Amino acid sequence: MGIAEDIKQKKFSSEFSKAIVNLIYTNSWLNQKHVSLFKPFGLTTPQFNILRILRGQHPEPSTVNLLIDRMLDKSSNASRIIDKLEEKGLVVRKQCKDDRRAVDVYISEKGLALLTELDREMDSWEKDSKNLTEEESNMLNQLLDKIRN
Amino acid sequence: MGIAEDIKQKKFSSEFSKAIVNLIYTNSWLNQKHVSLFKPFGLTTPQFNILRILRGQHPEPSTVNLLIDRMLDKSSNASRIIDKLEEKGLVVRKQCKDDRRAVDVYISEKGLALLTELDREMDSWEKDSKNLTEEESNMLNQLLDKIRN
DNA sequence: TTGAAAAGGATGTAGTTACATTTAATGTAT
DNA sequence: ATACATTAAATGTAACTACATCCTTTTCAA
Repeated sequence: MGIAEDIKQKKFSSEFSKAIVNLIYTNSWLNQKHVSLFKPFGLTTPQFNILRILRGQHPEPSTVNLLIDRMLDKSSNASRIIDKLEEKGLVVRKQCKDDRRAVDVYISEKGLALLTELDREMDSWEKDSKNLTEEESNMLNQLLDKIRN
Repeated sequence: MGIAEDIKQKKFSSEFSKAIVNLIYTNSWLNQKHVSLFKPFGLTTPQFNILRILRGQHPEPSTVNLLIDRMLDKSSNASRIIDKLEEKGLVVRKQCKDDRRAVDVYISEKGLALLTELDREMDSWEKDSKNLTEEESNMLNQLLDKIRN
């Protein structure tokens, strides 16, 4: 079923504007999947993304600014997401040695273990719902990159 | 610049999982554009989407359920978005004749006029940032449809 | 017909996001 | 050194989202 049937809109002014709507709709569809994937683990999507960035840097710390810079969804408030992760013991904050304004954020062992579990979930989800071939995925990546210029 | 440079992540486990990240990132990028497009008109993105659905039905009304069904972002609360639009005089609520539980929502003249203005903005934005050919857009639509199955 | 279940919306409320402001540390020009 | 601007992060607050619950109307079976 294509986007036109999904949202019951027959006409679009162009394929491009249809693609814009399709992008928003597909993202929302995907987000719902992710929310229900993370919920049993007590994580929100932004929390998960911060954890993944931290793991990418591990064992080096990340400053809050670095996290903001790399967050997929720039709109959320990094400090408060880190608060939540810290409450759960998934990350640790330390004052940065070189610049005492900055805060070094580290992922904890517990955080790493949680991500390992989530990797399994994500992998099995992706395996189940991977409807695109590598080639198609590659094409999609190129088109999305092109949209952003 | 591709997604890998944008979010400074060198490795992805597959082209598909890279595409998933790319989709989220591109959607966020797009959303920021839309927010700043709508803001001068005092509209949020969900409000704009509801207005567009109402125009699609015009001069027929839409019930709240129909709006929920067609909203791109299912997560937001239709009743309250309609509250906001009503406060601004962009829509009108009437009790549905056939079923007094249901509410018929109509877009007002003022709402239609606002959308006309916004059409111009959207068109000029799309013209400026339309980096995809019709063919590429069509390909993108197919790939997005395929992701959702 | 009447009483339970279901449907359409509205509303309460906890948690989040958006954005401005604040606090503290650093950089920089005099 | 001193003052002023800038930067990093935290925080206050209003608005919004997510989700459960409620209220009213309709449906439908007994």
